[in-house]
Amino acid sequence: MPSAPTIKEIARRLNISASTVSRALHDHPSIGLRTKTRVQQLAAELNYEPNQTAIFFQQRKTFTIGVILPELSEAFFSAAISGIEDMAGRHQYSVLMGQSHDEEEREKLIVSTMKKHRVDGLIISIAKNTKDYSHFNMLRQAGIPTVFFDRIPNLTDIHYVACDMVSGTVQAVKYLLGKGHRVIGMINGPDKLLASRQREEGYIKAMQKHRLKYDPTLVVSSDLTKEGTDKAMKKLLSLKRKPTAIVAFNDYVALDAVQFAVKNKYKVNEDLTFVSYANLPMSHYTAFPPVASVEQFPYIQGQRATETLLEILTSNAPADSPASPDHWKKVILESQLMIHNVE
Amino acid sequence: MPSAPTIKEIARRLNISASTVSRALHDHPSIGLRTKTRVQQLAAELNYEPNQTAIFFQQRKTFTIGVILPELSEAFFSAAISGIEDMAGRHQYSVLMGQSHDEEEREKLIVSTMKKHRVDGLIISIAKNTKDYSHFNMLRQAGIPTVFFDRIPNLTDIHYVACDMVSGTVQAVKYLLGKGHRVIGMINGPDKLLASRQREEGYIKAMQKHRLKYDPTLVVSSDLTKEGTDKAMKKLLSLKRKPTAIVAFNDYVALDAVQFAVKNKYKVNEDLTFVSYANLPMSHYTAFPPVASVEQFPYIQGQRATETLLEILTSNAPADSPASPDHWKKVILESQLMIHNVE
DNA sequence: TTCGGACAGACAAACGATTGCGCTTTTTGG
DNA sequence: CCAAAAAGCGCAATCGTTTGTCTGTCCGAA
Repeated sequence: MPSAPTIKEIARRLNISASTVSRALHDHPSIGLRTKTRVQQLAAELNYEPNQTAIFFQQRKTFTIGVILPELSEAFFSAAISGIEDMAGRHQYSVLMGQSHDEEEREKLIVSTMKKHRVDGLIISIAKNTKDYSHFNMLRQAGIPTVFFDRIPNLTDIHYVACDMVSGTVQAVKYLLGKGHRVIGMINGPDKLLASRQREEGYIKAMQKHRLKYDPTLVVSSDLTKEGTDKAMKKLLSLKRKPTAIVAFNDYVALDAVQFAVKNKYKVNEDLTFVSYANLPMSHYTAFPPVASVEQFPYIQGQRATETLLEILTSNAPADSPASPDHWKKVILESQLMIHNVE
Repeated sequence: MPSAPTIKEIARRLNISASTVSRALHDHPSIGLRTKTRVQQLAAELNYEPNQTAIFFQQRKTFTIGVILPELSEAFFSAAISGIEDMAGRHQYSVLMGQSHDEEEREKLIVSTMKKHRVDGLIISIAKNTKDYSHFNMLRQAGIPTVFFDRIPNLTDIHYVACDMVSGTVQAVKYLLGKGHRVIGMINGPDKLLASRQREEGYIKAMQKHRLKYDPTLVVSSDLTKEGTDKAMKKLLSLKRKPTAIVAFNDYVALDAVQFAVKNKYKVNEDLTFVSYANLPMSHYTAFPPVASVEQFPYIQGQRATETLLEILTSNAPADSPASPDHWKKVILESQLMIHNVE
């Protein structure tokens, strides 16, 4: 019933003007100490809280950042948003979030909702099959700064945070070479994915550094379904030079690949060793965990993306001033091989 | 530069009043067809979008629901928020989210932020150690409807959605009995947790239905750490009547328990069978997965919680009218045993 | 011809807070 | 003691939209 007390209410009770109350609450120098304390006391008594929606409206700022992710129930993204929220909260920003479920249409819808909500900025990891970038252009026109992360669109003039898979892959292959493996297979993802190209690049790099020649038949690709992975495994295991170790595109692929190997009577991690890329926090609890995996630090990526966005927001740049050469912030983290201490 | 076009701008260009434009855009009957189309056309041309912050302010409604969860990177909660966001989106509501990290202080802070943001309603799963409920009372005073889920405070006059563990536990124990087990152990959680009491209740119920006597020494409790679980296992395995099957409090506990069993040369799922409660989506990929687990449907819980909240919001009840007996909505889902087809 | 109503649209207040400017009162310095 | 500066506060506009009420016009019927 006693609907939230407003600044006017306080003004009325104290027989002063609303502007005075506002300034008093903000400790404005032009307000006398007497009235200042009177106001602040009454405000405390009434449990006054400024109506943020009014302020948002007036200030054209919502202290809210939007986050658009493909799928929250994927461990990678839930870790990422966890990092985003932590960092945002630390700077008194709130997080409005939406999941695209990897559908372009939903992604566009969410972008539009976020725009309507007047979020101050956006952090986006794009849907798998998003080909049309018109909604991102709308954002630019609307002057809403956007930072992409992990899954970034194929554009140059954008801010983004990503994790470079090359370094981690190099480490992974080196590790296997160090363990004596000479024939190392790789189950890669679809060629068009940047992530796939980086993995292959890392593979080749590591081989070259060890003065070993790169055998392309050892790198096969899976469409990431179980069937695709099975096919890939068949290919690898029917080679004359059969691999003694395999680098899998991710934990899901590794899981399927291991299963295939087991079915075909391979002794996993004895005659066939697996290394993977971390998606599942618990993958080292599995029956035959990869001996090592490349970590992509989703939580940290989320944090860095948020930091980047906040920098842009507080540098109150006039939205479109791509004049400066370092205008487009590109943060690249190095992936890192984590060796599991198998007991 | 051409900052977002407003209703005023349209009015100016068409030499009509802002109110007319507003009504025209809302297809109000008292506006002539001529002007209506003129307005709508110009609006489309200018790419006009209503300023939601202004509307939120004016309508005292934000079409935003707040979600407070302990930890987004826990699979259970990320599945839940996924359900929440899907259902909210379906009704044009946005989701503002925050994680308490199981800390009472952060929880209170987030509640206050959400209140400031004037969310229309809240969905909360409380932090583990929240003992003081004053922040929830503030919400009630502020007239913000709140639906609790899964982790609910010990209060009667609240809305909540939860999953009853009794039924699932009964099914689990029955299943084991059906498989011929007669001595069934249980590693339960801390006694004070409702979740623990429900599990014990289910255990007893199932025993009684099978006219078997309930042996309290077979139900031990763990503090959910690895050490606690090890201790619990020791207790169980040193009984004269040694259990041939164990119901573990959750997948994490099961993981630790299995590890303990393996170290002590038990043949898991042969001389010692495990059943658990689902937390980890991938737990059936583990080395010795539980033969069955009790599912708590986090995604559905999230959905139902959102539905419940939306009902309250649209029934535009005067916030505090606990007059009606069914005012406090209590939705209880049944947990369900999922039997893993071990190949 | 005149009156009652429909119909189309304009006016203005309101939502709650911020802020530039101007007005009074006090204080200060010469 | 007086002018000028400083201090303390009020006025009013503003942000963009909605909505109750009022005005004006035109038509048909009495």
